[in-house]
Amino acid sequence: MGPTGYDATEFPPFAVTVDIVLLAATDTLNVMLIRRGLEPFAGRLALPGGFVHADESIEAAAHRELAEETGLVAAAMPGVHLEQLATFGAVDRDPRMRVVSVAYLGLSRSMPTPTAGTDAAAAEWLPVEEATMRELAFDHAAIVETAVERARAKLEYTTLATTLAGDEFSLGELHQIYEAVWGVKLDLANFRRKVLATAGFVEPTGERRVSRLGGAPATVYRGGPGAALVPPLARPESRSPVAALRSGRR
Amino acid sequence: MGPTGYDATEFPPFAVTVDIVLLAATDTLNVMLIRRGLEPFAGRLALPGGFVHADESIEAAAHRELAEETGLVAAAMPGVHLEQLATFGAVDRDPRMRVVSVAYLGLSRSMPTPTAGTDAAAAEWLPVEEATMRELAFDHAAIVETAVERARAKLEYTTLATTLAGDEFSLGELHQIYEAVWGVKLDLANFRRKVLATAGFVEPTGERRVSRLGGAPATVYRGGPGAALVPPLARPESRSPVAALRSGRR
DNA sequence: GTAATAGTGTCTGTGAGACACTATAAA
DNA sequence: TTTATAGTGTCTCACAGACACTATTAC
Repeated sequence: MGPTGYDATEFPPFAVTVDIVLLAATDTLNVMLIRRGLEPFAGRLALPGGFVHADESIEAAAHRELAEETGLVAAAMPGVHLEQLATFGAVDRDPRMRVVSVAYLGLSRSMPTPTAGTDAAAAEWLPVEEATMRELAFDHAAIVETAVERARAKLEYTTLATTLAGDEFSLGELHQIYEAVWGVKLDLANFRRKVLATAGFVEPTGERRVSRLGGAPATVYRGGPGAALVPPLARPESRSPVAALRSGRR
Repeated sequence: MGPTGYDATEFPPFAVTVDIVLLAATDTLNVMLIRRGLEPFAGRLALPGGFVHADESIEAAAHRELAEETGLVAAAMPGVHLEQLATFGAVDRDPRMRVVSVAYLGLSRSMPTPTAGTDAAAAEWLPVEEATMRELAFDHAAIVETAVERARAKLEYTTLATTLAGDEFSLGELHQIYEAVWGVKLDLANFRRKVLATAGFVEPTGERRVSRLGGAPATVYRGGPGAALVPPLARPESRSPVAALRSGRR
């Protein structure tokens, strides 16, 4: 706001919306999209979202939209995360009127079935590689790309993956989340060592659990008290190309 | 926006503003603040900012406000950087009306004198440590903290510092920017090695330059083609406390 | 001379990646 | 048995931090 105050009657009115990029880390990384019924961009895929109400914060609007479309309650459910991504405010991004959209990044371990009613029938899950190749409505393609990069980066330097993993998880499950979100294969042995060596990342519950398709019983962990990963868990692509060349494959 | 369109006449009107957190990396990290003349928060320090016009993008509004207050043109001048930070939209963040503010992070190598006119007379530069201890207007204290953390993080994994350093710079100057923004001392020898070993970070112009207070002539560099620092240049604080304990001081 | 900056050399410890290996369970 | 998962051991290379050292300039 201006430093000296202003005439409250003299400001251009804006519509403020939230758009939700809900990503699900199953085997691969998927994004929830909705097929538009009306112009503009009728028939195109778009992000779910809606207006911010006059009496709710932007944050609250994002949580409400997420719950309305999917039933997910980011604040209360394990395995769900919601955070602000960025704000998109080009003059002509919506041909009908001046709309400023605050995009949110949602992350979920599973792909919840879109809630019945509203536009849920037109909702679908798409792998992010496919989604970014489609022509999405408005500037939603750019928003999805921003969201995917943010999600991948956050797994490097925060404990976000333990939030996704839920209340209790094995290191194998945590490993699987990293592989899904990053879209790469990670050596499980090195992954384990790194995770266990990072203070505050995970802590054992003391229990063990058998898996569904054979294999030794896994130690069960829960998320640790830390929020930041120090040092970060780097993506393989993040390594210097020079260093990668020098060390080579063996 | 909503997936199925909406009645353009039925939406709650918002005022949309931009707030600029302009940080200057001189010897230390400073932030530009303006003393408010009017209620609310009269007499308090606040961030410079203003309304987004009906016919300009949010991005354009941020650039305009920055230029109006300081004369800095982020797009055209070396040594200046401007990027979106986050959007603040609590219901009661402005007691007068519903205002959504998109905060921008500005970074400058110097502390430009605030432009004459408007509220420039009330503008002042403060070290960020001092600023975060003062009680700022609105939610501006939180915005400043977010901005400082973003700036520090960005120096780790992007070549932003070369943008701040300007068209031509010595490694000593680049080193000084890192020390100012991070607020730590860095071993110059290790810093040089790391910078020169990172592909795309800096490239020599072929010239040398003498410094003002003695010392050998320095090789002149310009910013390289890279945008991301791979691997990142980590802050000393980012090191694992465990590792730091183990290695210790010698 | 001193002070200040530029730049090189070298040692050490940590940790990431590669990969071989054992153990335990289901089918 | 095979297959899948859990978990350990170990080697190597890269790199960050510590710090000693030389070189070149202004004063």
